[in-house]
Parts: sequence; C-alpha cells; structure tokens
Amino acid sequence: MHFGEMGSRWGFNRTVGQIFALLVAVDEPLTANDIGDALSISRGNVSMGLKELQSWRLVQVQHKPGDRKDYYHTTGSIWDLANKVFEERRKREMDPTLTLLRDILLETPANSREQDLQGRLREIHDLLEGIMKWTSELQQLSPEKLNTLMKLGSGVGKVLDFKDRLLNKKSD
Amino acid sequence: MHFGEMGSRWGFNRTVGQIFALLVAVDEPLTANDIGDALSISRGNVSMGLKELQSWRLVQVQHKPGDRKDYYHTTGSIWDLANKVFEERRKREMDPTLTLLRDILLETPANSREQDLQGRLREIHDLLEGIMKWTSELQQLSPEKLNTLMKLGSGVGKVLDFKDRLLNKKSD
DNA sequence: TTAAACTTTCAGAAATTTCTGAAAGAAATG
DNA sequence: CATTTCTTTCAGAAATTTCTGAAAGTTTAA
Repeated sequence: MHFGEMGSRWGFNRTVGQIFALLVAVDEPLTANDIGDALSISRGNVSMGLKELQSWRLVQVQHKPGDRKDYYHTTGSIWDLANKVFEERRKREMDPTLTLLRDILLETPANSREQDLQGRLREIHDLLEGIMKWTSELQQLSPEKLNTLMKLGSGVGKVLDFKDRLLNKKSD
Repeated sequence: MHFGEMGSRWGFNRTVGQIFALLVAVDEPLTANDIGDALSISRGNVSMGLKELQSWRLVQVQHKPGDRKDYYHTTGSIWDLANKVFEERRKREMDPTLTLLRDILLETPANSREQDLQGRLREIHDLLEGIMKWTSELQQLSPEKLNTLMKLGSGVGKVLDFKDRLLNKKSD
C-alpha cells in the first residue's frame, strides 16, 4: 500500500509503481486479474502497466503447466532491479539529450555568438558523455567490488592519490 | 530552440527547461520580460519558472545599478550546474522513498509474511541509502579527482584489487 | 470450426499538470 | 501619497497524461 504511492517519483506513473510494488511485495507470480483485483485497477490499465514494466525489463511472463493464463513476476535480485531502473533511466533521459547536443555540435556556427554557444554546449556534451560512460562501466563491475567502492566513499580520493604517487615514482 | 525541447526529461517542465536553456545559451543576465518575449511565454509563467529554477539553485537574481528590474542569470560552471541538478533530484526522488521505507521498517510485522516483506524492503532501503551516501560523498570530491576517477572507469576495479593486496600484505 | 478463456487495443472520460492574464503586491521616485 | 514600473499570485482555461471498459485479437482445446 504505502509503497505504491511513491511510484510516480521513479520515472513511471502511479499504477505502474503499484503493480511493481505488489509483485515485489508478494514475491510470487500473479495473473493480470489478480493484480487488477488487488489494486482495483481496470483490466486494460493492468495490461498497459505490465507492458511498460516489461519494457523496463523489470517484470517477466511465466506460464504454469496446464494453465493458459499469463503469470507475471519480478526478475532478479534487488540489486539487478535497481541496476535496470538506473540503466533504463539513463537511456531515456540522457541518450536523447546527447543525440540532440551532438546534432547541434555538427552544425556550422554562423557567427561568433553561435560559436561561443557551441563551446558551452560541448562542455555539457562532454560532461554528460563522461558520466554515461562511467556509470555504464561501473555497472559492469561485480556487486562486491561496487560495494567496497561505495564503502570507500570519498576515501576513494586517498586511494587515487596513492596510485598517482606510485606511478610517479615509476616514471622518475 | 532545439535545446529547450528536451526540458521535460530532466525533472522540470518544458517551460522551465526552455528558460534555463535560454539563460545558458545567451550567458548574460536577462529580465523576466526578455525571457517571456524570447520564448513567447506569459509573464506569469515566466515568474513561476524562475521561482522553480531558483528553488533548484540554478538561477540567481542580479540587479543593475540605476535599474530596478530583476535580472536573472545562471550560476557557476557547467560542472556546478550538473551537480546541483543531480543533488536536487536525489533529494526529491530518493529522500521521500527512504523516509517511507524507514517508516515501514519501524512497524512491527504482524506475521511471517510481513516479516519476509520487511526483509526485502530492508534490502532496498540499505541499497538506496548506500547509493545516497556514496553519491553525496563523491560530490565532495574535487572535480579533478572525479575526473580521474571517471577516466579510470571500470579500471577502478584494478586499483581496488591493488589496494587490497597491499593491505593484506600488511596484515600478514 | 466453434467455443471458451484469456490478452491487447483504443476511443473517449477523468484526473492532473501547465499556462494565461488580470488583479493584487512591492519598491522606488517625484 | 500618488504614480510608475516592475513582480507575484491565483482562478480558471488549455493541454497533457492516465484510466476505463467495450470491442477486437489470440490461443488452446474439443
């Protein structure tokens, strides 16, 4: 109950959030009708919601032998789910922005004003692209490594300093 | 022009996005009227938009001597701006979720089903809290360090391994 | 084939968000 | 204090998003 209410903050609408929350909460495959009944949502709306959740790769269809209903359930560990949400959001929010910026940067500036502007847009572009690359690389890392990295927190700075010192020594 | 269209993907509405884009694009202080004229937006709407941007701490008011209009302009480097957007979004999206989760975790589970559920919610809570802490610590890091960290990408894994090996040797 | 048991689609209704413009506020000036 | 020049607020209009439920589609089985 509580949980569903926060749906809208996470990039999908309330119903979708509620459906997802329900599936996480009961942690067992449900039919579309079960979901609609549990949440008092129309059958059509459930269908849309599940479609959306499938496009986020957060929910999968499952079949029970001798039963022709579709059963839906969440997929993977909490860690996997979080990863998918972040990844999809990155795709949906940053990719179009990057494409747009790239297009603008390809245009030939008509005057020095436009050239200035391109300069500033390039900064933004490079920053976003850097973040994109970095985050997607981090997602390749094993959960354990990510965990130590996270525990390290800003202490990461010290490790980097240390590494730099070693490298400098080598190049002396 | 182009730029404003992507406004809605970033946590604020189209108008707010356009206003912000305009201010970044011209990179000089504008009055509310300038903005309204440039974007064909009603005066009231401009006022709302600027209020919102101020609440994101992306835009500041400035005064010119002998002129009683309010001039608005963006604040800080691209890096600062990006930082602020991320920070505000973290606040707006994750904080309420965390509070909610914490409240649920404080309730006493009525039966073993609820206890299971709490277990799963605790996982989510801990994960989110970890991410929150980590990202806010990363933001404390200097841009240069963050930059090397980002360039390192998944290579961070190797640095961590390296650090672990050193520590283990010490404790041998 | 036909029927039964499902799922999906989609037009329009309902809810929500955003925008406008007129009215009210605020601050500076004569 | 009256006026001018600006800003903010807010009720209702407009636009957009979400939801419903009936109709169409799909699959399996007899």
